[in-house]
Amino acid sequence: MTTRRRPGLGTNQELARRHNLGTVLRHVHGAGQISRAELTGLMGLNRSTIAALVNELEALGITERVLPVEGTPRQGAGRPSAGVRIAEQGPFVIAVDLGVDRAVVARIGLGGRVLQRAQAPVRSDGEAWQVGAAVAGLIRCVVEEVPDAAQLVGIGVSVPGLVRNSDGLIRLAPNLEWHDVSFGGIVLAALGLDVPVSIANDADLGALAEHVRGVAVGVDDLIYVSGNVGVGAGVITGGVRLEGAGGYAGEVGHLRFNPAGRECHCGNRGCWETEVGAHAIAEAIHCPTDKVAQLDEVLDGFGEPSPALRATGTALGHGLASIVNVFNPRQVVLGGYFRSLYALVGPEVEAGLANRALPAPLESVTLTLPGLGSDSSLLGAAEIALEPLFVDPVAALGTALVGVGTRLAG
Amino acid sequence: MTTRRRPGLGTNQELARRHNLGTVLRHVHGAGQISRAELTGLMGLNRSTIAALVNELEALGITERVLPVEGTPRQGAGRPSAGVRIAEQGPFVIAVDLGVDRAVVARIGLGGRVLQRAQAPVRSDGEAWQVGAAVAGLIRCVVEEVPDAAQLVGIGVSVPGLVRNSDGLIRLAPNLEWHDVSFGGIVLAALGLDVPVSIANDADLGALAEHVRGVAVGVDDLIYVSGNVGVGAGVITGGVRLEGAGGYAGEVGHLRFNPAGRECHCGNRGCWETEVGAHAIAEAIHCPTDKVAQLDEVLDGFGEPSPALRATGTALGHGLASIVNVFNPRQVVLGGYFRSLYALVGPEVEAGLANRALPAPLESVTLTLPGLGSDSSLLGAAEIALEPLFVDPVAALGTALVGVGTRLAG
DNA sequence: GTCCTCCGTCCTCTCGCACAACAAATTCTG
DNA sequence: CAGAATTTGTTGTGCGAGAGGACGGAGGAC
Repeated sequence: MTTRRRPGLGTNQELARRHNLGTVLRHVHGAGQISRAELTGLMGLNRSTIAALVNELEALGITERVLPVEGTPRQGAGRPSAGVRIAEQGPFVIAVDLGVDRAVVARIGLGGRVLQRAQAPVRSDGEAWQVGAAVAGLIRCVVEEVPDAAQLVGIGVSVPGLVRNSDGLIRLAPNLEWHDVSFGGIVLAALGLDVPVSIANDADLGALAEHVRGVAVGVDDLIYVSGNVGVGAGVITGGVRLEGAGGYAGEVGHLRFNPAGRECHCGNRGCWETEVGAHAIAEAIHCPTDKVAQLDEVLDGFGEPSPALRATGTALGHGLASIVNVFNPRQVVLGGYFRSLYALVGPEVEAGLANRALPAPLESVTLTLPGLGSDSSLLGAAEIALEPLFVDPVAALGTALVGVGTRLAG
Repeated sequence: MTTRRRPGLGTNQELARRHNLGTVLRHVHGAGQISRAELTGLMGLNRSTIAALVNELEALGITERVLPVEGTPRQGAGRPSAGVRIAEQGPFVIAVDLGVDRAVVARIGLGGRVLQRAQAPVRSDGEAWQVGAAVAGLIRCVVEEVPDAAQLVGIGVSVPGLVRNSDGLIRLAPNLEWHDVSFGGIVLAALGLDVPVSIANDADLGALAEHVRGVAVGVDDLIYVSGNVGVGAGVITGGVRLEGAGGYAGEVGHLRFNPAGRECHCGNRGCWETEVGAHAIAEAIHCPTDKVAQLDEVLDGFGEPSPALRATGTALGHGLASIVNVFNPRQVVLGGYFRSLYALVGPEVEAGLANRALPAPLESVTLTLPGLGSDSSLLGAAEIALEPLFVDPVAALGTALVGVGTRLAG
């Protein structure tokens, strides 16, 4: 992903340098390992400039040099290029994925490698501070083996709900029954730390992760539609996250679908969510209410799809058609329990989409499953926490925390 | 508006310079006239740097110096700052607004001033080459008084239809009954010229114009919903046009609205357009079919709204709710005949929106009328034609044409 | 009328990137 | 197998762009 600068500003020399340094790091982060020669080609800068930038990253302890021999097998003539990769004790973030029934916490290094992970069930009627304490405990678990030199850049949190982008306040998380919760503050207080916390919607983060390291690498216009009790979407357009004025963009679950339909918890009637939401599907397949949170597993254990389930697939396709018409994505990624649903009634979904979408946007769109499985949102949470590093590596390391392992152990 | 660079690239010194020069010009263009001191503050660059940039623009003949006396009345102490404004014989573009029943062509200077304009009726069953010839004739009209030194930067065209952004091909214009028309080539051939032609959807351009010089100046997340026989929307998010993979984003007219509703020309049933499109409204107010293209005027002559019209207003509000949920804009601008409709049944529209939108996105959104009246799309066409000038003024002037007046007169 | 504030201009300095030359490492070719 | 060809890393130099300070000018505040 790319970030956008505030428009109208001039480009300073210092700014250009920061941008170049961050962009080099972004490439290393995205590719895992990359040669200087490739960086030269990708960024359009001179060899010597790339060398200077890489050297600076090395001096900062972020990356390390790889001998040419270790790299990929040679192609073509010429001296092999030295590789750049994330340092062994490089910076890391903590990613938190708050699900409807469990919380997953992982320590994720720059470069996207999951270094440690832990998870625990979360009661859906839990108070925010209880969940925060549980998450803090999981965080303590995953920082046990942190090397002394490694720095914590920040914490990223994925939440199934509406998150205000200006301050990360969770305005509404229906499944957790939260209203206006400042979850970042709660977790930091429980940890006794002060690091940057970034919070965003789970579908938005799913889209981000699939764009950076999933099935949509190189695709600049994609939508991640997530079935997660509620239905939401994360949108990336032109390679940038679509946030909207407050950060609430992508609430496709409450698109009007059938005004004669069922009542929705939002107060309206016939929202798309009332047809393809978890409760609707559970009803269609006679799944007990207490297993709605594990709907994906229930669906995975399904054999031949029932007519009701086929109808749900068609409804999913019809709703996707509206989304495709409105956003004109190149790729639609079906996350959450839509993965399992698509495996069962894929043809119905495709047909529903093809029947209702306009020809022009339809011809360039493809429907796919996530490349990161159920970790999309978790990895997306890591991405937003890492983001400051790509905007200004030096500044981000300045606010980063060293020795987190010992600090949290005490 | 701002443009986005291809991500992943490095920032060159030359690139930074071009960007700064273009940004200065963008500010002058946006403000009409601006002082060097203001530029210094806005762009965050040094006085001497701004001076160098302004001098370069003057040397290029794009801007001219304004004595401090002529400027705005002084505020505060200190030496007054010299102003910068677009030169009298500065660059200009030709903007074309293809409507459903008429074509408007204007010569528009950098800075957004309409210098000359002309219009002619267009038969809705006209072949593309006929319309192209008519437009070429109008263009000849508006370049009659062009000063010799002034340069034509390009031609911008607003089309009520789906336009492919990669090459400007008009994929589909329902009201003109066009399929896959290369209108840019047709007009250039009729003129015997070779200048850059930019083509885009009318609602997209309406949004752009309202963002740059209309009611949404300073608003970075807005939607321009245009009623223009068909219903479409232009979206600006984060200050950037939302285009989608092919450029077709914003087709809100075919959002599913009422699956039990009327058949739509797109082949589906109950699209939003079948409830708030021109034909639906015409039917509701018993307006004859041949006056549908002038629906805005018909509505303007209306007194007390009928119940059917009130219901249409509610349907408009309900559809806007879906749009607000999905895009989370700060402002929704109602263009085309929705202007007239809103004047009649504004309360119904507002109520429909408030009843169906989610609280979070609803609280920050406002419904407004266009600040540019019916010229939104025309001025937006001028903006996309001017865009290259803000990306790289020197290069854009390099491809610009001098002496267009005499060349087209002969 | 004097002081203060702010602005434009000029000059110098610094910094970042490009470029060229050379050395090194590898493949290709005869 | 040896030399040519190719590509890359390294180093030093040059250029260009923005920053910063000194100076003078233009107006407001007292």
